[in-house]
Amino acid sequence: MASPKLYPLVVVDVALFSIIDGDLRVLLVKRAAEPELGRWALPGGALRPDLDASLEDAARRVLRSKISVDIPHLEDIRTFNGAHRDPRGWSIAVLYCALLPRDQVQALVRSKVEAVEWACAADPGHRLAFDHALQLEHALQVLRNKVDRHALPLHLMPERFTLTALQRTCEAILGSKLDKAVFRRRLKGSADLIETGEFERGVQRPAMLYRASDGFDFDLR
Amino acid sequence: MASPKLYPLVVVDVALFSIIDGDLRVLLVKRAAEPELGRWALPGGALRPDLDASLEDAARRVLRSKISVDIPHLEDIRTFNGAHRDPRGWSIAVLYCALLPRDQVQALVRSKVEAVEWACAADPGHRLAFDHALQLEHALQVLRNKVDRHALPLHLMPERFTLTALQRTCEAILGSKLDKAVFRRRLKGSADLIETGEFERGVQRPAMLYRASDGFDFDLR
DNA sequence: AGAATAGTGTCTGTCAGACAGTATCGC
DNA sequence: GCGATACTGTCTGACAGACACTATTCT
Repeated sequence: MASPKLYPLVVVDVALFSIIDGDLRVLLVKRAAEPELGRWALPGGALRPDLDASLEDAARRVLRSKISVDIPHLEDIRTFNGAHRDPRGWSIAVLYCALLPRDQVQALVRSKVEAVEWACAADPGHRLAFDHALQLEHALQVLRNKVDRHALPLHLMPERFTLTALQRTCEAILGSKLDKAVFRRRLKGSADLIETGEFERGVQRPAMLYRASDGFDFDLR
Repeated sequence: MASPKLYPLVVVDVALFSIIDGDLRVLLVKRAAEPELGRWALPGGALRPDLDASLEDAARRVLRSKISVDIPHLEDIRTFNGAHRDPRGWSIAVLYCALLPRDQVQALVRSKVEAVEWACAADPGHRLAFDHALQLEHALQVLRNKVDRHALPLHLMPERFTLTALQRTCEAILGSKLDKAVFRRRLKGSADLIETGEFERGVQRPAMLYRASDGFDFDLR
């Protein structure tokens, strides 16, 4: 199909994160074609200049082919490139990080052919194809850095959520416990969080439900 | 030369920073070819898969063609891409940030043909080609964020330097004054700085000369 | 009443910002 | 000695970490 002597192969790979059972998970697909057939990998695909207006569009298209929901957050992480990272020749992989709300994980896998798995992000438990283990590591580090610096991963939350649920999500990303009082103190000043008037239902003591503010987009300052 | 319907044009652009007259400057070249002939731009060039083992190598090659010194720091910033950012068609520009020691600015411009200029980084004073104004803005922001988070821009300094000189460099990057006592207090703990036994010469009161530690590389933590 | 979880008050150490003070050099 | 610059001491306010405390709802 290509002659990667003059032109590099350009692909987008996506690390799609969500929260399942209180863990940060990442979507993996089992490769159905050579090279690296049968190995687990981040979902990815070649850029189609005739179809995609941008690399971000390409990433969206790749995700749509695996998954049947809209992704609220998609962010450029960095490129992995060189003559040898893909056996097909000179290649550039642009890595994107995407977040899927925890309440939209079920019933979204479109493909009946490909095997798909929500693996633990910190330790996927498979040897990944190409340099995808490295890519995953970088995506996770960017995510952790942002949360460390007090960006709120609201794109992982459902429409309405409690502060405790948000704290659990941050803990799942960071891989460590946070102090409740400290966490809530910081949130006091945040313009990203809006109190809905509503409360939880059917729990010991119902907590206030919050939502993301309208312009929210998970950037830093 | 190319048929950018099937394959995107892949270029590297480099924001090369240095310090001149106490200001943060960036190297611009006047384009000698279409498109955007005659307009000022960041130095850049197309990837040559036959010559370059990686995009970083390509960036080094591009810089070597304009400048006759080795660059101590080169870092991937992000990609700019899409069907319309370059009139030649679908393109991917990978932006690199490079730092040149302030004492190596003179006598390094290789090209006799192209016009070259060290423009003020915060306000280059020209309308730049393509999306280079945006690219420069991003490179500068990454640089500022790093210094804000206490990374030391030692690659901009000569072999030996005083703490005051280092403070001036940080101030030039940030575009604002720093408090001397605060700045030095932070440096106390740093493993990146090594006291040489030596002192300045021929100034009112000679200050201690420092150098970068051996493994230093301008990363964060 | 008691369990469980929501939410708050407070003490302490660390660090940034501000600013004044002391030390040491060239002249 | 004097001017200039290197370098340090100290006060204050903001905030993180730790932990105990109060509040409210379900069973």
